[in-house]
Amino acid sequence: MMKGKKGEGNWQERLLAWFDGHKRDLPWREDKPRNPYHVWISEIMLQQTRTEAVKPYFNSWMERFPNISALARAKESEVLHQWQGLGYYSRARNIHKAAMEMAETYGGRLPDRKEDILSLPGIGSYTAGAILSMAYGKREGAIDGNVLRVYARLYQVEEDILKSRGRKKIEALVNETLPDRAGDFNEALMDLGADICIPKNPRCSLCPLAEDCAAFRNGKEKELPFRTPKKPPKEEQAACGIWIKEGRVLLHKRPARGMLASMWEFPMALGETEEEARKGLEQLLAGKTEDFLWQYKHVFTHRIWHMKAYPVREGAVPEGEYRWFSPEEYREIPLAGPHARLAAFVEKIVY
DNA sequence: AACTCGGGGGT
DNA sequence: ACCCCAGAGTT
Repeated sequence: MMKGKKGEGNWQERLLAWFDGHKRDLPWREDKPRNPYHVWISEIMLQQTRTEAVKPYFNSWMERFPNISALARAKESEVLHQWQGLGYYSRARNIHKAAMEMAETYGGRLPDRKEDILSLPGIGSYTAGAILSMAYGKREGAIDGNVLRVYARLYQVEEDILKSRGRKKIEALVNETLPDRAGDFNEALMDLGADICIPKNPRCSLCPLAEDCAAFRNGKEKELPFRTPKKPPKEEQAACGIWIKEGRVLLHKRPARGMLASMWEFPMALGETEEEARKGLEQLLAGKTEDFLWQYKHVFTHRIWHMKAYPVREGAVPEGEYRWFSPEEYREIPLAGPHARLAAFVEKIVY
């Protein structure tokens, strides 16, 4: 094991000492001992999502669904509505499924056995480790993006940390170095990754582990961790129909699988070109459209929608999940990403 | 092993 | 304009 030149003990002890004085004050860290339900919900919300974005969602979530049984009793549409705007909506659907499973199988509680936790929908190796170590005090690692970055620098791991070779190397290092206070240790690595060992210009002058860091010693802290660049997003044209009848707009519920699953949208057709998309929309509604009134470029991580919204003149409601909504009604349902913006626009010009 | 799945803030 | 974040599930 690598030892630092100054300070007592190993780097794990130095990290924990730093954490005791610098830990972030976060809503889900308030209860002592930690509430497993709070740990679970916060960990799901934090998947691929920054803490600042999670805070308001976590607080309003706990007001709306204060415990597992309240969540298990809710309808999926209510859960999705509460999640609206956070992204990765399968997380919300999986939370709901898991809560119902806990109500049925585990007496309304979050289980504390690793196999049981891992079997729940939406909980993978990271989240299971986080729950076991933080909520139940077990000696388990929790390897997320922060931990990968910190270890890649500390031990100068040159492999792509998102591929299995690099991951396995770091998993082995975490298992070798994990101390008894695993819950605090895991959170300490995340706080270090969030405040000090940040992706771009790491603040090594403030880092309690600078003396222990191989990348810092070799001047490679800015080059690590290595990751292969992602491919550019696919661009699509999207034609949306604004069809209003007796003060209500026609909306469509997206399928239960795939992107923005089970959320509502304006009738929409995708295409390579603007004309193709618009033609698809007219075909879908068996009607005619007027010049577009609204446009918006919505950027997803792996997809870009160039959206235009056209007023619809007569037509036929397609088969499937279509319904008319007044503004009061569609404020209560989960709207699919950019369609919430379109809904706000429609409300402004029409009502 | 590669792909899918959102949205937002930092630089 | 990128980058990438307290990742998991599917193919």
